[in-house]
Amino acid sequence: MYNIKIKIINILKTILYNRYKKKIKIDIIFNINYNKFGDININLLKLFPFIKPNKIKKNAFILGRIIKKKLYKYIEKFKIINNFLNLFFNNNVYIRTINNIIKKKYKIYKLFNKEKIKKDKIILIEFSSPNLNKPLHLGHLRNILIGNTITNIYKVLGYKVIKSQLINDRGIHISKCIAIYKNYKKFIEKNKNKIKGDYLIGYLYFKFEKKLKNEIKYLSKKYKNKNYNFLINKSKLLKIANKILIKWENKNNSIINIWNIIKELVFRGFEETYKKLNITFDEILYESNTYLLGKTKILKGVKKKIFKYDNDNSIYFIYNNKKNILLRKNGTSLYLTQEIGTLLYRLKKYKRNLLKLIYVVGNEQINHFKIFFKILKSFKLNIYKKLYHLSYNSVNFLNKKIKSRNLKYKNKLIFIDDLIKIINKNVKKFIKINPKNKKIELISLGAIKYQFLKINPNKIIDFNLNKILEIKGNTGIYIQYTYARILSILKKNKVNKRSTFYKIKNIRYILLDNEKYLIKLFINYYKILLQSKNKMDPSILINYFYKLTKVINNFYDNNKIIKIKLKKVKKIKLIICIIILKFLSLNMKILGIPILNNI
RNA sequence: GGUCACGUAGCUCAGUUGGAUAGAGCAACUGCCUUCUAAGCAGUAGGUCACAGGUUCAAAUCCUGUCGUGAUCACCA
Repeated sequence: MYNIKIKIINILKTILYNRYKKKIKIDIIFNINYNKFGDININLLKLFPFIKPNKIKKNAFILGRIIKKKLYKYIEKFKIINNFLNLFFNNNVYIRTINNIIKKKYKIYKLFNKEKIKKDKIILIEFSSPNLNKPLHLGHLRNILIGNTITNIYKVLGYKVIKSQLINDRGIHISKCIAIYKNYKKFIEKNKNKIKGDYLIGYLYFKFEKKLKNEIKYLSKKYKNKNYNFLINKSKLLKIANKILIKWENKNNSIINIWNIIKELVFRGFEETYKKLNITFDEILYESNTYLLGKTKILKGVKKKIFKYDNDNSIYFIYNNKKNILLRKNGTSLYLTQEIGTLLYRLKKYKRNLLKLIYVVGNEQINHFKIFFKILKSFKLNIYKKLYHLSYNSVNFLNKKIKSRNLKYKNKLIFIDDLIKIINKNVKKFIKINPKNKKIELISLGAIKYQFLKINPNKIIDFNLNKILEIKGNTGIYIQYTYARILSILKKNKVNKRSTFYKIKNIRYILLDNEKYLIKLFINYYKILLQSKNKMDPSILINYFYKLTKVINNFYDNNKIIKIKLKKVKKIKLIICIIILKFLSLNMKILGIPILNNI
């Protein structure tokens, strides 16, 4: 079908040149909407900017006749509506498209012209990036789903992608947990097998913050001062945590031992959560392994006069006339140190093969990445041109942004594990199948993923449990249900798989409107994938997918295939069903929505 | 205050990169299961695209300003 578009463009070019002696950039639309405007729309005002408006229609009519005559195999008729020349495809065009898919043995991805990619080039995509001090929450969930979907889109388009998880396993937040560990040692050992490790450590962090809050209150009364920065400087608890951080950086044995215990507990917890979500990674990096690279680079930067020492011995970088601290006055590292170090590590590992490095990180870090890229530019590290910050907006819970530091254990729903549990429980109430059936988990997972992915990453998600539990309309279960319905057509009609591999020949069957529409949507799918990839926005894909699924259901309800007696007609419709299933399964794989053979 | 997002139907969101009559889902109402899965389909109703200017043959879309919401501006990550 796209070939026809190209043919039309060529015809238009020659006509414009021969008749009017003009060279104009030609822009025609492949109409994928279901309306009276046909299949190809040519904007006459853009095509004929040199012709007076009252004479455009006359010229367009001549044009239409030429195109129809030249492409009589493909074009059935043309109509001039408003300022558009609309062309309508012949029935044969659709049959040919179906035949083409049969020829490719229904391998949908073979329909696409894969982008030209050098074999050794890879795309590195970093997502999830959890901290050790908290279980994964709804913010992570959005991050993970966006990262995973973008990865899958790249893969379908033929790219080599490496999914990378960076774990922030060092820093003041861990030191806080270590600081309080001894007090809760018994509690932890007692509950090790009952409670997930990440929850246990999260609890430690929560306790520390609570103590700190009380201390600040006390200090505030003592010094009769409410300035937060002043009070924090006086805090004994924080002093302890800071000392631990220094000891950690100096590889103090007892501290490292506790750190190892904490790490192991949390990692096991994370693994469990990822398993529930059916998410895997190709590479796991630890900040503790890479931060030193950053530290030495920063010291080099001082020599090169990119960074400067402050009066108190801290090191800073100036961006937009503001100081950004890279190393604390006590010499310990910060977020940016780690970022630089991790990049250096990756450059060493992948050398020149990196085509792109995408950081999936929330939009509150926009400034952080701007500074980061600027620093790289100062070092004349051209890699910064290949780095992208895929930012997304927050997930709000009860109208408040979910911030790590504000997490409260009362709001159980904020963590991914709890969400999954609650959804599973509630889905059982809504759905008319045996509560012990394992399908419930797959339906819940699909529902959660769908609701998060369908919203444009730039928009805030107002988390609403009822919306995820929705079983009507634009939901994950609608997709799963549609798949099961179409599959059941094949079962009930006892499809002979071999027969569907033969081309459709000598048939007078005129495809129905919804069948034509479906095929057009299939053909346009590649364009949507590209768009979704380029904008790094899964919602583009999912919304298109929903549109497609609606047409499929329309097709289902208006074609009672089992009643059709003409074998040849039946065959075409069954072939369309197979194509539908291929498209649905490909798309569901990209989005990570589980496929169910029946619901 | 500076910077960056967002503002479209009662609610939640799309809108093919500036084109034709602004589309879906939920909620409301009306039909359709003795025919491949009714978790569905077909239909009705619901809009001053925050507001005001500007560019253009053409603006929800681009530019400027105003208002509203949120994020960020840390020796936190």
